[in-house]
Amino acid sequence: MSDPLNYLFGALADPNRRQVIGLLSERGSATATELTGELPMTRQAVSKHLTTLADAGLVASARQGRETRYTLTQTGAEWDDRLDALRRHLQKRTL
Amino acid sequence: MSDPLNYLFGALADPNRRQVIGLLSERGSATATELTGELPMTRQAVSKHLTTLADAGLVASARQGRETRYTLTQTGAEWDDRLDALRRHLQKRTL
DNA sequence: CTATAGCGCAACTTGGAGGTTGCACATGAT
DNA sequence: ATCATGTGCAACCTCCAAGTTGCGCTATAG
Repeated sequence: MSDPLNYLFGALADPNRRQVIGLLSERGSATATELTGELPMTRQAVSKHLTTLADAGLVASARQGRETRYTLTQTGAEWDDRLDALRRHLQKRTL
Repeated sequence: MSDPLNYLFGALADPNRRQVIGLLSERGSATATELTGELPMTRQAVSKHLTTLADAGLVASARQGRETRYTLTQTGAEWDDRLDALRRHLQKRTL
């Protein structure tokens, strides 16, 4: 059994994945193809990131019809806030 | 310029590095060779991890004499606490 | 002054993460 | 029934992080 913190921090370590969290926070929900428009990579790459985020418990998927919509979980939303706070916090320390 | 969050989460993503944080929290300070006794790897590997933690601002190094002692920074100590809190938090969600 | 303990640097190997392409499957529209 | 849209799966490539080994430098001990 692997430490859940591995999944969590591993997921948060990638800047593209953090951006996905931000986008999901803005939009409420999105599909992989929608997010592809905002990111410099293919749909499959986005899809992999979403899977990684889901494994970490930050994102939930729900297939309706022929599309799969992703939303932030409670934990994911909390981390979206914490990321902003952390950025500001680290800004101050670097000044 | 790379996002400081990359360094931070990248550093925290490795379980060995989190263990190093815990060990430094227990001991107050330690050298790379001392920590090697507690970890399943060579001194150079431990040294690399300490450098990574230092780059993330979690650890500080101070060479005195022929040994280099490492200590947690303020940020590092805060994260040591948060890691425990996060483990407990994720435990509950998994039950 | 010599020996030894501690450290840093550099080269090398390897496994996995991030990304791409290609194809097959399912669902909604015409 | 057909065509288009959205997705998932699998193979492949590339690059870097994690770890090792080997060597050389510095500093304390004898």
